[in-house]
Amino acid sequence: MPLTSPVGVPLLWTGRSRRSSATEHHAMTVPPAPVRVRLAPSPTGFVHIGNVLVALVDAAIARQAGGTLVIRIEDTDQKRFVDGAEELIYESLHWLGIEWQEAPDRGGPFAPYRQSARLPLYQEHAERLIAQGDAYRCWCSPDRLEQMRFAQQAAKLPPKYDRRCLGMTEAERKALDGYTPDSVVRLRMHDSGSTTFTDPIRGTLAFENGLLDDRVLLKSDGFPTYNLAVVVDDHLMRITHVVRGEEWLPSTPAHLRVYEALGWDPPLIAHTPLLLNADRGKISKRRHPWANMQWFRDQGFLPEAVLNYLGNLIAFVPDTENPAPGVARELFGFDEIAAHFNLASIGPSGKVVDIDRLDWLNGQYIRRMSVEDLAVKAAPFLAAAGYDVNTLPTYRAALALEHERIKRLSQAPQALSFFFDDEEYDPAMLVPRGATAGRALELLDGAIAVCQAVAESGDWTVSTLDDRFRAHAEARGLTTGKLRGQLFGVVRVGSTGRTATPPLFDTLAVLGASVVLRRLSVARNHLESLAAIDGPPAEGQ
RNA sequence: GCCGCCAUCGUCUAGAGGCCUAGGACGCCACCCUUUCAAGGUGGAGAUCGCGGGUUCGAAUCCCGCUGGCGGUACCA
Repeated sequence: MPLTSPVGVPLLWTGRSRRSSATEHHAMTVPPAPVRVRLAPSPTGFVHIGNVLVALVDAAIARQAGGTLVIRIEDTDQKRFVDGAEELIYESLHWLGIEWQEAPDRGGPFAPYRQSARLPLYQEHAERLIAQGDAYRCWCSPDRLEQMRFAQQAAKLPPKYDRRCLGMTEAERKALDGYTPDSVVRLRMHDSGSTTFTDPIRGTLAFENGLLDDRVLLKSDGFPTYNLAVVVDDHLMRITHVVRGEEWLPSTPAHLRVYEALGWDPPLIAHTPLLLNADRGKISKRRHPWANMQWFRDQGFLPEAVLNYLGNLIAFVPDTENPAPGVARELFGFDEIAAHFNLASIGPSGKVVDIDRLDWLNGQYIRRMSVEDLAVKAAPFLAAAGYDVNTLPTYRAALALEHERIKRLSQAPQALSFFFDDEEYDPAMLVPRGATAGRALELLDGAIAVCQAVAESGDWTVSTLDDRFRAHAEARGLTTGKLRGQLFGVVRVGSTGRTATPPLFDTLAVLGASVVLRRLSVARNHLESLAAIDGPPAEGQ
């Protein structure tokens, strides 16, 4: 029999938890409710990569339990609202391949799914809490609150509202200083005892009630704070599993207080680990562009790689090919994540984002792609860099040569640029290490002769170029790898402008005879100039 | 300051009292392949399991304390 919570919610943490305190059994009192999870993003401008991790956990829970994923837009802060942010959220999830069932853009049985469209609901519940004595109005000015906190910190006291307004009418409060006519509604926390709850990722957590702040539930503009809206909506939308970042942990006792005051059973609440910078701080948009999920797209990371990377943080997939203990499968997709995912198995510690590892994963996925697919995906990156792939008939052939040499799509322009244009380069690169310009010129002249012969033969192919060049090298006594390397090096730089390229004959074949001969001729001019400076070629090279 | 969370190679991770001389992956180094760069293959360095006490025949694993890191501390989410 699976473990269930008091409300009959399947817990998705079978057997033991890594936290011993989380192993307590709950009696099954009610039939299991259908699993419903929600994504609660704020439309504040960009999609944070940490929210993507939460989204993946949500999606995995929904998939594993055959449940429903709901998107609810948390737009209760008018000041931070950014137009178009909601569309960006949908678009980002779509890019990642995460699917949802209920949302503002498609409706559902618990609509509306935008909190700004649910204001009366929150006001209603706030009134009820006030009537019950579980909440109260507060007319303290921001100034007064700030001074209060300052004094509390100086006195080494816990920072919390001092309840000056508790039990007062507006008229009574108005007579005192620090008054403002714009009132808020505060939640009344318990004076003593403690609040404990079990987070499936972290085990049982405890907070002392006397230290908890009377948080604002309803702002003076009539909008709810997250602390009210999240509870009302999660309950009304029948959410069974709440997953959110660890930064919410200190808010959870307040939420539980609202559930209690309203007489509702709380859902299972899990706090995922934070994504960290290399310096182990919380990831910041300012210093680390990858805080914004859009960065990954702009850099040419594939959605499969991003999903796989995050999946590595929340699921361990055993390697079926090598079933030895501790050996993991590193490459997997959403299906494997959903199959092996377990809330209790997510490590609770913060995760440093390792872009090197993502690069490796992305390279793996790029190499597994067809050239055709890669051609389509790389084209926008080339276009952004000013290269029109339609002007290069050999685009696909060139890309095939760079296929296993790029880790991000954004590297395609740099990798392919010399196929598009004759590029400037330092002529000194034409001279092999340990040789003179005169010697390089000699090697290049031989190479040009070979190329011309091949071009005239009408068979400008990899195998012919290979045969002729090897025969030529043999004839010139270039029998060692190093000596052949000098010859090939001159041709490589002369025809591409770089020292590192795909295999030389493949590259020459794709470039075509006329381009190669033109560039080698330019290279010849460079070497003549250099040789003139150096003086006559040295003997016996 | 107050509250809370966290702690196994640089990073991600396996580990659930003996299978651990701590396994895998990225990164790093070397070699092989090789005309360069990659890719691929093989091997290597890298963790006294944060520290200190306990419990136990036996502790990375259980308990206590400490330290460090991080998060929260808003009429933001």
